[in-house]
Amino acid sequence: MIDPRLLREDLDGVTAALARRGWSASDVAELADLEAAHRDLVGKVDQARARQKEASQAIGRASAEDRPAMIAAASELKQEVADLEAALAEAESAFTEAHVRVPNLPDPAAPDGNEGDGVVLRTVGDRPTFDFPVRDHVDLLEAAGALDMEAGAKVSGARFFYLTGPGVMLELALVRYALDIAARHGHTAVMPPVLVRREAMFGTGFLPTDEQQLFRTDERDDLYLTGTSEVTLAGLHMGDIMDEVPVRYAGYSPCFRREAGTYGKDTRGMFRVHQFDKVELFSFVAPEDGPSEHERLLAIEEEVFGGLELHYQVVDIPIGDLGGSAARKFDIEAWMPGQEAFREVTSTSNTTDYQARRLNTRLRGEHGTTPVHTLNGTALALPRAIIALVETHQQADGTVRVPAALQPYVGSDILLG
RNA sequence: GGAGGGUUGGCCGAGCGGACGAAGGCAACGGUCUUGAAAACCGUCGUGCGGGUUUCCCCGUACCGUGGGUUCGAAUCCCACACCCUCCGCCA
Repeated sequence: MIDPRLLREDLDGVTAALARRGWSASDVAELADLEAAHRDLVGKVDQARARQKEASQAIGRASAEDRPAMIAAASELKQEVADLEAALAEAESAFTEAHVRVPNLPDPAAPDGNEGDGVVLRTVGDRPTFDFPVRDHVDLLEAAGALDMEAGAKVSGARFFYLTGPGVMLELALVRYALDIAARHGHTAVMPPVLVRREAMFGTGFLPTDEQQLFRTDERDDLYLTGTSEVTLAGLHMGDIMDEVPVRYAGYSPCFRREAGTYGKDTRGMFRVHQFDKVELFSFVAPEDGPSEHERLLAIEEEVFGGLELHYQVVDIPIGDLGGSAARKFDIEAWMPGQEAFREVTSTSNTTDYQARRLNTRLRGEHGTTPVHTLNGTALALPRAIIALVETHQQADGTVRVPAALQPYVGSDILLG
């Protein structure tokens, strides 16, 4: 949620910021009106309660003879408070309903535009060349008994896969590689639950707006499957007042995504799937440290992918392509020889105080508390990292060269041999 | 799945329907004492919202797991739900 105070103290600023997200001035004005109406009633209710409280406390001090008349008088105040409270509840839910759907205010530095308008900040490494026919990850991995797409479809449906034999060992090696780098940078490893309650999804901004993207259990339990451990890592400090920041985590968990609305898109292999494993970075920081922490997370991601000796570019994501919680986002897109294209392998967002307000996670300061700032970033999304890795380092005989940084984890300099 | 016991401030813990935002203890912070430290003693010591002075604070209101209810008045009574603990059953 955005700071509601901004609606009265800097309405023009909010209007301008949300205009970059495609919001009209009248939408924002309507929101400001709901906020003002709510605030007005809060004052009235407080005053009515003060009168009622005084009256009932006087009864407590009064003698038995005086009480009946005083109670009769106080009964009228009771009704007055009840009426105002009913009006307040209505105004509050009207405002809240609108408020929770407002996306975060974009960072002034974030580029305008929509998907495809990202600004390439830098390109690292050289595009790999091959003097033999290039195979994509499905061919390479299935030939080596590392991947079984067909079994995934048979047992679970489209966009599910089995990792087998050397595929499993490669994944576990990569996970440990990424967790070690994250740990070196002060991120505590976490294996979180993947089923969460509604509040955690709401707090991280996935609800109410992304309902159609989430798997959910039936009404017996009514839990949501997390699409990223960002949800559970953020939830770790739900409702807390933190004394110390930064606090940093690296979550390792399966991720579940319905991929609604992507029919026919990226259908081959394990590029876009319903379930995959991911190592996710998450930071709680002081407001003024948000931008530098964002750079820090990006640097960790680059260390991970640089160590894998991949060709990649860093993209400053345009506002039209930001999630609702993000003020700014950087993606790393790795070159995938099988597709002859740069494709997204990581994404790091600065969500400023947006999630913290929803989660009610604050930082204790000298002058009271302030919402903390939260940031997240992909250390390693396993399927996509594996795709880029095996396609980039494939050799004529179908084996894959293992980059030096990964060799201690794999225990060999050749894979899928 | 069955039976019982719990949920109070950073932590422990008391709390009679009326003067309770809540005893007491611990921790923390400031001070006195001390060469220094400890001990002792004194003081401070929750958060949200609104308003006022405008940053030293002051006023109002709300919050004792969550949501409802009863009442002039609820931490205290009633109902529902969530979570935790113990025992039994089942189980990786």
